[in-house]
Amino acid sequence: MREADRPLVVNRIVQAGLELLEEDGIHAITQTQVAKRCGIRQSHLTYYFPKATDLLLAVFSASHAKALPLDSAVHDPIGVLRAVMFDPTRMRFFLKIVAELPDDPDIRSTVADHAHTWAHTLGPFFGRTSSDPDLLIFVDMVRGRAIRHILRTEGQAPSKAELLALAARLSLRPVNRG
Amino acid sequence: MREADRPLVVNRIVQAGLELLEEDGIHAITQTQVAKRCGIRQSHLTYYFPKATDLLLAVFSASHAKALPLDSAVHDPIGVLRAVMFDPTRMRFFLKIVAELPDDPDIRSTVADHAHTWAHTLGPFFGRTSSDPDLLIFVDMVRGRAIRHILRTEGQAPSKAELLALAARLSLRPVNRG
DNA sequence: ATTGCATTTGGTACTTTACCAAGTTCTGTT
DNA sequence: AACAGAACTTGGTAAAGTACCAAATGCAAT
Repeated sequence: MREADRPLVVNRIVQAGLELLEEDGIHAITQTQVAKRCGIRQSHLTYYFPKATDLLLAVFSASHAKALPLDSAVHDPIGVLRAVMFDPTRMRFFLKIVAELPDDPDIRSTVADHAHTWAHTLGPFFGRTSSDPDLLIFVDMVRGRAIRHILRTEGQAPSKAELLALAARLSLRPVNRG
Repeated sequence: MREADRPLVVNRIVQAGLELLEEDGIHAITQTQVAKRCGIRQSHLTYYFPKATDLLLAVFSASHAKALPLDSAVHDPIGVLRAVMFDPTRMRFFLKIVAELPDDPDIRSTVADHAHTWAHTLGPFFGRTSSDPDLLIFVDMVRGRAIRHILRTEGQAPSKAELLALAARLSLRPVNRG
């Protein structure tokens, strides 16, 4: 179902989920609370999102899309990567979804595709093709680093310069784009 | 409370949690099911583990300890790392805990310490001090890679050789120990 | 014996999810 | 317009789970 074809109520549902996510965190994204916020019945929510995970996934997708405005991602991919990966709420959300992911391969590849989006965004920046495995390793590295960040919130998130230094460890260096 | 000082019930509780984890996965670790398995009341469980996360954390700790029998970890740290990180059940468990971690700094540092355990295990193997930041980066990298593994279960987990190759990207090379 | 503490029970209020059966609204067709 | 069928919406419910609380029990030191 393309976004444009979706019933309005689905958009309202996802929007409510986004708001709850930003205001109260992951735990607020429940059928009960989302339904209350957009004025429909909880049972109606399971009509569009039969499993609780389906709703989570939809909100996650929307959140991801919102965080990746294409122009800024192209202009400053490291900045966007940093903003998305080291936002604890967003990262926790991602981890929760990965942790609870049902075995359905469709659902899994939906999330996996989001991961590959990074390779497409970073490829041109580092002068690599988006299938370059080093890009995936770099993303792995940053994700792992972000988890460490969640565990030790006292410290600052790595700066863009530090992230570039990490990339350099894998011989990934920004190319001059003019 | 040291493990030795713990009431026997607590050991039984954690043990039941471990069994459920291995048999039915993360979702089985609930007060209700654990209580049923070790023949106590659910309300009694909240006496020892006031929050549901506390129980999760205890089972996670036990599971981690069980997976790191010291001798084999020293003898073959990469093998142990591989076994622990690329076991989907275990990794999901870890991610779930990180995702749901309450803000209590004590609890967070408990989990963070488990991460640092890896640095201590890997340090001698790579001829580095356990505070060497490269070790942490390597662990980050492997963790990130493991997440990717969860998302694409078709593929095999990286072999030990591949993990060593990853380490080499960070100039981490095993030292000869004789 | 009694006091104080840890343990254990039983009960309850609340939240969340996944159903279902029954309505209602919308749509295209005749 | 009238109809049939699909899409949508409601209300209700059963099951599982969490976090409380008040009361009972056991146990140890005074």
